[in-house]
Amino acid sequence: MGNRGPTLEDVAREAGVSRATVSRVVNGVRNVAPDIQESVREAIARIGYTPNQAARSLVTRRTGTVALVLSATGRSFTARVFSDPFFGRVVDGVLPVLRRRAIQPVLLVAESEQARAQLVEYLRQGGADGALVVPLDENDPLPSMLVAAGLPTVLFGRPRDGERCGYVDLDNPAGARLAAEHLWATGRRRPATIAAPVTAPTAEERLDGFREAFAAHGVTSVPVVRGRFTVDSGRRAMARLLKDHPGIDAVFAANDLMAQGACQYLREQGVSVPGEVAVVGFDDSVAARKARPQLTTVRQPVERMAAAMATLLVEQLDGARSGTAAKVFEPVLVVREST
Amino acid sequence: MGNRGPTLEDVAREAGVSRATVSRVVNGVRNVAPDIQESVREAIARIGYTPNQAARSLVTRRTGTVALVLSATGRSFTARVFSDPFFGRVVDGVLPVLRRRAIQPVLLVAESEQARAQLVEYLRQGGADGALVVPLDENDPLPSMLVAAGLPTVLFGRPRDGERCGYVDLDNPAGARLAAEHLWATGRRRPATIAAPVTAPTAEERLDGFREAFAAHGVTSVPVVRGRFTVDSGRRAMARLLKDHPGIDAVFAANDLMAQGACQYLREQGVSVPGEVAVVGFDDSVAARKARPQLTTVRQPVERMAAAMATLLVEQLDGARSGTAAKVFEPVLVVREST
DNA sequence: GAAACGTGGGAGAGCGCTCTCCCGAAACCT
DNA sequence: AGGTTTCGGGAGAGCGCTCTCCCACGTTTC
Repeated sequence: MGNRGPTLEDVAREAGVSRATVSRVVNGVRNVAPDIQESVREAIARIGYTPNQAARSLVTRRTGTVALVLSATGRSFTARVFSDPFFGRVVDGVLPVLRRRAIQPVLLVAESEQARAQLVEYLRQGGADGALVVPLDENDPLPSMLVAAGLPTVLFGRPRDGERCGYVDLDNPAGARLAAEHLWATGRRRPATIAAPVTAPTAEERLDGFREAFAAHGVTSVPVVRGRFTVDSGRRAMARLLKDHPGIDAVFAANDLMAQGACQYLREQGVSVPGEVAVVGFDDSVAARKARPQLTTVRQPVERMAAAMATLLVEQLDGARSGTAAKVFEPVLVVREST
Repeated sequence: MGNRGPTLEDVAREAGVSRATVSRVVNGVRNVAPDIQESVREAIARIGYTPNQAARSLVTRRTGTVALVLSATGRSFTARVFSDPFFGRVVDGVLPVLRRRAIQPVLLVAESEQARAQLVEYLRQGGADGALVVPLDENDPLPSMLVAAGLPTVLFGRPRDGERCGYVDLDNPAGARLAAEHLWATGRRRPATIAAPVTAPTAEERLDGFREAFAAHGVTSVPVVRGRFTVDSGRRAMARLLKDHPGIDAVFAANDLMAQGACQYLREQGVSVPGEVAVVGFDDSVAARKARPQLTTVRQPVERMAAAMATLLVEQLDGARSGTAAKVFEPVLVVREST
């Protein structure tokens, strides 16, 4: 840059007041006589003054900025981010909250190990007052790194054990119950489950909620096979289920991709979906709508969750809330073709 | 924040040297004796020092940051951005260039009038050293605002008259020639054109290039109807063409959306595409692939253009280039079903 | 052997702003 | 009237860093 613009000092001289008074007018703090305010504003307009954010940050320790971090790895990360409307929904939820507070939202992408390191360094050095993080992989190291750096952080999704930060999350057991009741209501009596690795607490909640709901109807034995969140692992899990429990008439998967895999395998084996076996996914991701048959699935109210995430962070920055406040949302069942 | 971390001063005391020396080690400027460097680094690690970006910026007038601005208006702006792979490609092109220079890329979205104002204010105050702007609408006021604010700016696409800033662009006449030669080679002899409003210089170049190419083959009269870049305007233009010039066997549209509209109208009228009339679009947008028939179109090398955009800006920031340097890229013809 | 040079380090002046402290004047109490 | 609050403004000390001077100490040069 190097464009040495006018400073507070210049405005003060121009308006015939002190630097402090100009600062007060600019920031609207304390009372300043109306006529002096007037002349200060005129002086500002006349010489085209813009406050210097760096100088301001130096003393206030605030940037007026919040980072919205999209973190994941993989070659096609950006392609994924910019083709999945999910992120658009998150951004849509976050923006209005921040704009209203005159906080500048900045999007940061952490697409590689190096990028993550640069990003953490940037934020540690005061690049933003806080971070809203949307981790795309389980086990994303970024949240821990940010928390360790002492940055106020709010996650989309539950933090891993030991990460002391705020978050918004879905009421997973409730979502699973929704799925279970729907299957029960449509006459399914012999359900099975494709769960996730035990290390994924979120998915584990889904599993538990589902089993409890069916248990309440007297169905106590629900077979479980574990997958790994991918389409392929869903296919393999479905194969196991079909072999070990040929009588099942419904499958609840812990995410859409595995549900999609299950559908694929079932149809390949000549099992009709939803005729003989109904399938329910979780997340209402793009995959759910793109799959054939389109998946019945459990949807998160993404915009509202994102807005809450922003609100949580803002309140934390205001000191009105602890750094570990959380908010849990109720899911909605989206019934499509697979049930 | 308020986390009053260790400062240069603390490191200096800890290492038994002066503040200046620590600064030199941190920034790697001038020679410092190896053993002193060592002890300074140890001190830094021991007390967990992180430089304060605000203080640094205050004196250097640099932030080490470049903004990538996505600007447009309309209710579904973010939905559009986060479902069109085009932006992913832009980001993919930009990131490596900036990372290599240890410049932090920040994405900013200007989704409304208010957002644009906030954004310009943020950048004026020194939020970033420069801006890479991807305007989605013709007549986006943002570039002018940034240029007026004195911010080094590079555009994706040609600036409007009077905006003195750098840009990357496509060689539009060459793209139009590509389309023309393809049509000529496939036996089309009576082409027509769906152009854009005369106020869009880019589109005008496409029109001229196309007409010149056919003129070189002796086809001097090419009907022109103007549309407004939308699918609907493409339909209307096609209707006019069909009515006034029933003999045409090819249509070249200044963008994919209008080409798509043309295809729709033709098929509705029972005119086979590409059998009776071939259609060529421009941009290779998502629309081109989603349309039925899939559009033959002219593609921009987006990643390379984005990378060049970043390079141009970086060089400008280094003072190695003027603020109005530009780079023009060669297009590629993508042949699909509509020709 | 003195003058010139190069090298590595310290001192200290800001960068532009905020914010606490202080002070004078006006308004309010008994 | 004397004392006590407001109220509106100025003075000035930093915030943490960079960077230009300047100086001390070798090392070279003739």
